Amino acid sequence: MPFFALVDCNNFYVSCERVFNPQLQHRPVAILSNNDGCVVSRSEESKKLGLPMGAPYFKYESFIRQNGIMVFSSNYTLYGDMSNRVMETLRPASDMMEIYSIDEAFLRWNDPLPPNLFDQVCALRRRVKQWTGIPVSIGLAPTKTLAKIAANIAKNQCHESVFDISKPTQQNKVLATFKVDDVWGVSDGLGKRLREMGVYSALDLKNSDPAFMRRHLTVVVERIVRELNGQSCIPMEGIGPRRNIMYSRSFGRPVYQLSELQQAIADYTSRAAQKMRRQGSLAQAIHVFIATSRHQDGANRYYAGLTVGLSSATDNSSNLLKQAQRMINDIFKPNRRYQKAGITLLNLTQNTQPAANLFADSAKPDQLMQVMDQINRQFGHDKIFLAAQGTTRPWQMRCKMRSPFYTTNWDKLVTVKA
DNA sequence: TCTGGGGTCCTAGGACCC
DNA sequence: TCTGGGGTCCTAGGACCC
Repeated sequence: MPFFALVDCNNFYVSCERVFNPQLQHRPVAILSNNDGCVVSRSEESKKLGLPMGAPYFKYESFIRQNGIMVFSSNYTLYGDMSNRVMETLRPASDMMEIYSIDEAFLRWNDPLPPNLFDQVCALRRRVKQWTGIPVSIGLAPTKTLAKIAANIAKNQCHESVFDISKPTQQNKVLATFKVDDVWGVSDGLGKRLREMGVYSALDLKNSDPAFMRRHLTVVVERIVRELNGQSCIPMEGIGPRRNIMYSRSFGRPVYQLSELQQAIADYTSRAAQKMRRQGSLAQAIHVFIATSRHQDGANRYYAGLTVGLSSATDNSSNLLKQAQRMINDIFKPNRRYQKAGITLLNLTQNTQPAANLFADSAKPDQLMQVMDQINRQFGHDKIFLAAQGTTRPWQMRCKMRSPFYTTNWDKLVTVKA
């Protein structure tokens, strides 16, 4: 029987900021989403003060000031880099690792399990803290769903921050007090339906009939029931290339003009294409959307999206960009207060053509893209870009309170005074 | 004035085929 | 009275995750 761990970074974005700014220790801290929209990460102190997850910043600005909460814009460059450090520290510890999100990873051990696994995992937790500065909680269990629950207990109720839920005697006691809505894969709608069926706790769900759940709900719920019973049904996912790549952003201020939307879409398309080339894929279809604010009243609200298949798969920014521009022209309606736009590159396939040598005599058609990517890798993000992306970008999102790029820019290295 | 962004998976329903 | 039926493939949309 395999065995799983879920490693979860505690208040990840806040923890990243604290590594480079020790003054933030033991003080209430909060991190805002893109565009300084809402709260997406809170320190324990902020949680105790009653700052909710997802709180819109403009509504809580005075609350945040009154309570002395230190607030930052998201710095995804920093968080991404710190995430890599944590993951590379975890990687050697097990037989297989799945990076589940920027701040979570599943580890899996095959039979025969290493002796003293619990102690090894405790040591791993200390190592991550020492090498990266990031505190983590770890849940241990025979299935991924149980490991998620165990990590939750580890974070909230257990001072060592490592919890093993595989002992049958205490397992039911724990599951009985664990709300069904907090089980991995159960959210709003499903939780409500389960409660209507008399299923309130994780233990109730564990004791329900999987076939019945499949008949009356879905195969997803059946799997959860089996997982709660210790039968592993959710496999480790490979780290294969993405099947879709999306880039979408809210604007820093409302946008009315087609020309500005075109510029934004050109920018987003070029960034998505760059990401796609990095994983060596080609797009077969492209989806574009523009939207007004979700919170705008009915008559003024507008959402339009369009998906178009490409005649041949491509990773060339200018080809994709031409197509995206045509699509924007088709869905644009004047006199609307646009707040957001986005693009998704769909049905990605692997590019089997070998990467062209930059110094080869014969020029390949996509050489331009490779040269651009190379220059940006070597000399810094955005050193070279397509004219259509614009130079002023007045629609660009806000991030007024962002911390420095401590780990990815030589100029922002922390200096230590003796 | 101001309420995030990026994914995957499942299902239902239509088109099409024999 | 009777007006097949089952299979596959594709797509859009919804649910759910962090």
